[in-house]
Amino acid sequence: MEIIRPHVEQVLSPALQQLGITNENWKSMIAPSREKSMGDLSLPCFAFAKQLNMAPNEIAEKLQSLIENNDIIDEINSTAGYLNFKASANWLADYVVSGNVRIGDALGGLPTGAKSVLIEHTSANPNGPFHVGRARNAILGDTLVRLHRLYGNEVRSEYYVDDMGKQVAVLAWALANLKPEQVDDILSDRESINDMWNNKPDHERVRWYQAAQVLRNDDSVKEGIEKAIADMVHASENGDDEVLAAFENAYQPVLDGMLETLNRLRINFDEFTKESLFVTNGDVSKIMEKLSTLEIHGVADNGAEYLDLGTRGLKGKTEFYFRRGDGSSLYATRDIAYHIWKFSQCNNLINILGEDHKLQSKQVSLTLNELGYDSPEVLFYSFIKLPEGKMSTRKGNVVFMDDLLEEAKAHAANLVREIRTDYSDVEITEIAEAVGTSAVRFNIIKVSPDKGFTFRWEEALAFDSDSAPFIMYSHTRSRSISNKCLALGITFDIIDNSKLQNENHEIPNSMYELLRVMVTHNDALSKSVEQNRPNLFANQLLNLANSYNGFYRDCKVISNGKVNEMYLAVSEIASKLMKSGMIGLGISPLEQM
RNA sequence: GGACGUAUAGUGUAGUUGGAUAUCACUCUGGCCUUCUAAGCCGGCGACCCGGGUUCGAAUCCUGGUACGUCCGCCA
Repeated sequence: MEIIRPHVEQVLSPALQQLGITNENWKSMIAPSREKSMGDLSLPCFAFAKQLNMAPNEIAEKLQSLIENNDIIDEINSTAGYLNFKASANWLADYVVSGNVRIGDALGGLPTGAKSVLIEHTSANPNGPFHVGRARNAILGDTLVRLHRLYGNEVRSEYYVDDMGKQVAVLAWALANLKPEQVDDILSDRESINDMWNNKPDHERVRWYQAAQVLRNDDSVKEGIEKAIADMVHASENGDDEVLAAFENAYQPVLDGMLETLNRLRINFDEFTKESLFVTNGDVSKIMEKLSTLEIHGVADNGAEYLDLGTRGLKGKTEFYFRRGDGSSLYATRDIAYHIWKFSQCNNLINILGEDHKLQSKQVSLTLNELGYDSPEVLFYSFIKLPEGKMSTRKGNVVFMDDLLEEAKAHAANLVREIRTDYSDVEITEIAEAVGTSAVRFNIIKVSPDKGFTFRWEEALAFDSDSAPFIMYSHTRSRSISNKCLALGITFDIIDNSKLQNENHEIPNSMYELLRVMVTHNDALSKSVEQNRPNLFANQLLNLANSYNGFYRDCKVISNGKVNEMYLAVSEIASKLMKSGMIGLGISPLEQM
């Protein structure tokens, strides 16, 4: 509870001086109380023991006796060597109803003049539909975009389109050379496409890609295909307009299909940047020339060039190749050009990458440093696997995001139909879509990114206490109260705040607990944003919803047809916090469910 | 073989960067709907991978194991 820190320091400072503690290291020792029942902030007194030649609990007791309670901190206790400070419930209530808790705006509408950041995420090869593994990137990335906006940062989200690599070349080759019957024939032993996605281009065209991959492993034809593909890749790297246009015609519909899926998850981009841009505009060759002049530069027998990053902290294989023997660039080289361009747009860069990119990212980062640039911040995530093992498009054991979203929606619809018999089909569909997509997002966000997890249908479709619907449900309760009060002619806006303040209210314990969560809301947000860990804020929102439920149980806003204005004020502000927080996580705040 | 990451109740997870009786949820179990949506609330059971070290104090830091994941292409 950072808001009371200055007040704690103020009363603590003279007391510590009296004991003979003069330097101010103690300020950094004040931390949120681990035992929430004991206090909001605590000072562990163990470190003073030696200097003062006293037992920690004696020191805590002594300090306690030297400090008087005040209006803000109305409880100071000492136990087990800790000095605990508790904020006054009345002060917290005043603080909250006076509108001091920053609500924030996850849509970025509140200009705060804070940092501006460019977040690159997803950037998946446009060769097939999203499966839930690939989607972890998009969901983490978009959530980070939203949270930064909620926090007040100016954010630009980018998708880096890989429009010139081998994967796109394979797709383009297949579309130009294979007839539908051939593709069906080659893939005859596979599960056929889900009828629902028959006309969705990412699902359609990925079959051409898969068929080509099969042929590339077929000894009787592979030589000619490899040659044709290599020629296309080579031409694209030399900026051949015709080939690049053919590539674009091949992948753009696929990309559109993929974006349709993301759009359903409320994931959007401000800008798409094509990899080929940095080849055709000459940036890549300029960078390669510059890298050639560096001290750590080296040349292989066939003329390929690399940097030896061993002296820059890279372990294992230290050569980082940036130019092939034939003079062309590599993916990483182009990525360096892209990063330099990104730095020209924005000072703070964040990348969302799978853990398989760790080495590559390190190489790019060290090379950027070599050229005088900063390193981007990177959020790495582990892969999602299936109970049967790794997800692999090749083996056919994938769960497509499109299928997951349909299942989630259907599951939600069944649930709504069961418990809300008075809802219309239109309402049910709307609610089911919101609940399904929100639940899918939240299940991925709530887990720490560096933890690999196993996708299980029953977990993905569990809509109880640890899920988005739980949060959404608390929010609809608050909306329902609001609407009932409106019907009685009382709204939050017309309540006279000054009437609520400076009074000694009866504050039930569950309301006090809710207030405590509310005033730490922005502590959690700032930590989540500064450390690029969306799961921390997901947890905060669960706590907020949970404590709102306790408040809802004990504090009847409307009782015998009369509105308790204090309760209404707290409920409304909590409601706004839940709503903005949900938008920050990409969860749909509903009015009813 | 080397580099990096992960390891917490039966299951899934949190842990504010070294502090108190380790969080939450599922499962199991006992209770709560004639007043604001029971997708909810209240109670019970149950865990820090193994060994050493640093420290007043270690789930957290160091070190050695073990298990799992990822990488170690002039691929992307």
